[in-house]
Amino acid sequence: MFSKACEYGIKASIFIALNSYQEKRVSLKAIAKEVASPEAFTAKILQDLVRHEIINSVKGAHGGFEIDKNKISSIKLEQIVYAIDGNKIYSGCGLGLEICNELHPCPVHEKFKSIRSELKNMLETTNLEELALDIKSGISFLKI
Amino acid sequence: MFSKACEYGIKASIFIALNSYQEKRVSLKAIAKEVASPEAFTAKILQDLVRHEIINSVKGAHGGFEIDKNKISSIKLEQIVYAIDGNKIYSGCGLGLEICNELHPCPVHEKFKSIRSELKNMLETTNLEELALDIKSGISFLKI
DNA sequence: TGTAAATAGGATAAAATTATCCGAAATAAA
DNA sequence: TTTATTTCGGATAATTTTATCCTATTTACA
Ligand code: FES
Ligand code: FES
Repeated sequence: MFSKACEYGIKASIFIALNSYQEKRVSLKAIAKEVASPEAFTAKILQDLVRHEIINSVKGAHGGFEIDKNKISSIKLEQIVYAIDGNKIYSGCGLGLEICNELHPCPVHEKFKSIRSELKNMLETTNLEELALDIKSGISFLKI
Repeated sequence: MFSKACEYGIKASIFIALNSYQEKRVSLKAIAKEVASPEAFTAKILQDLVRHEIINSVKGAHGGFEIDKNKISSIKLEQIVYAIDGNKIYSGCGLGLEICNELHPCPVHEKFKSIRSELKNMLETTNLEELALDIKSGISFLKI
């Protein structure tokens, strides 16, 4: 469904958010360990998120990644997925036609459309805050 | 969402079904042309579907692919997807945890689960016959 | 019986995704 | 000012997915 890059990016963002609530900046190393992702690959993904202004990075000693505390509840999963995987998830045709189009639909267009739009809706209405809180309270987990 | 292999496999199956209603066997070449897929790659996918007994192949001159007319309406998309992509689509964790599990859920488990089960339900209730009929009546298209 | 038309299947190649490595740049603290 | 720490960014490698090529096998038909 999502690419590995996107999976890592989402989990990393949640972990950063969690720490940002406590004013703690987290290092790449800590993030990769916590979400069980390859360090160097994770670095690339975080750079992407920084460029898209979803997370913030600070270079040098005592540097690391953080998210503006006031922004956390307004950051939607959709923004993270879009920054990493683009919009192909909810704009592309399920059977690979060049464009998904009502006027020239593929055989599964109608059925696919509704699932895709639910996915889109889910991503657009889920924010980082709620996901971070579930981790904090031990309801959900980032690895294994 | 689906792999390219799966997309080609679904479209090829629809085209074969369509022709099987008219007792017409179709060649690899005709299939690849009709669904705009690479010929040799499509051959591998069709072999997979043959091994899974979803379609039937006949070697030699006047050979080709066909589907038992009486089976078409009972072949579900799910069988084709499973034959080609396995069951990772609806059993895997959306964020890549080793297993998707209520007892050890990832942060998006609850939200992801419902979308995934709708996808599963859609694949399990959609059969080749209805898809083939939509192509026949010009409601939907297999390429471009 | 021979030949042309097909699928089967193994080997290989190309492309995309995932992953690693290393030096440069920035920053805090000694 | 030097050093340790940390992100940045380019180059490269490994793996997976997608795609191609070539030969063997099967079959219809002249
Ligand atoms: S045309 Fe295929 S999903 Fe819309
Ligand atoms: S544990 Fe991640 S989707 Fe179920």
